Amino acid sequence: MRAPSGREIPDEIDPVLEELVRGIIGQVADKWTMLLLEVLEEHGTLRFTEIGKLTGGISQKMLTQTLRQMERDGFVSRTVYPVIPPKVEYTLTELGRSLSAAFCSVWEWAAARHADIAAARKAFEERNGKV
Amino acid sequence: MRAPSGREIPDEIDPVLEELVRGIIGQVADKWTMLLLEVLEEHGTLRFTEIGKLTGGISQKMLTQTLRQMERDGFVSRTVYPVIPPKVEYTLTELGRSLSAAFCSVWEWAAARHADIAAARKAFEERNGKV
DNA sequence: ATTTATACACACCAAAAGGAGAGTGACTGT
DNA sequence: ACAGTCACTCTCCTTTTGGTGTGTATAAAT
Repeated sequence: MRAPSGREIPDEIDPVLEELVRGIIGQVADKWTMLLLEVLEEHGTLRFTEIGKLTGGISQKMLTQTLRQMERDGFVSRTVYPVIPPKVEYTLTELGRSLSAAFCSVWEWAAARHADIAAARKAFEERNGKV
Repeated sequence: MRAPSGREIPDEIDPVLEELVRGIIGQVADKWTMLLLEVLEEHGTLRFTEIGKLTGGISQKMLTQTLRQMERDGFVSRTVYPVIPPKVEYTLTELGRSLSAAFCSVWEWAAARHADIAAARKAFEERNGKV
């Protein structure tokens, strides 16, 4: 046990856990995963093509792939209705919703600070040569 | 038309802002950016090669590239000492630290829920074909 | 009989990401 | 004289990513 130093940031983290967490974040941080998370959070239950339309710009391939991955990781549940033409519904699980909530702070940060970033970029361009 | 679900999620967001925020998140969500953010947060001020060692597994190319991008966006400050051999120090700016803080909730989420993900994966593998 | 709709799978291909390794410039220690 | 240091840059080369386009099953609608 270490002396508690006010904030809890252990400097001796289990490397296995760390690796795992990193892997998870790596996927979760993915562009499409984030977007799907967002649309599913907003609209609740959706069908395959509905998600595609709402997301905008995603190819069928990426949609399938991302949904599969999210299903595998327990973020969405997939319900197949044995009808013709096929009907499949996707919803966020509790785990998925909790993830979405965790990401919320990042979204808020981005919304609050994007002006600072824009300013920094401009300053950077001026400092260093542009064009 | 959605039923208001308690939380405030505006469904009519400025699309320009949204695009911007998405771009930002896209970069920020990058693997290396997150790792560098972490090591810099933990160790304060560091030199180029120190960051490389602490990060582990990053190539010089990616290290340079990521640091440049972070500098451009105002997350890190880069101080060059005109000595030989060269000495360059990197530190998180306030903006960088605030980003790191925002990401903290995601890390915590991952740490808290990684077991659920592992379980979901196992269940998925059993449901669907494995190997 | 042909078209339409749905949720994919599969194959092909172009582009981008990213790793490995060598090179650089200038000084310092041996 | 010569190797070593540091923070890169540059060039190759492999891997990954992701878009497009096509195929499929089946029943209802035209």
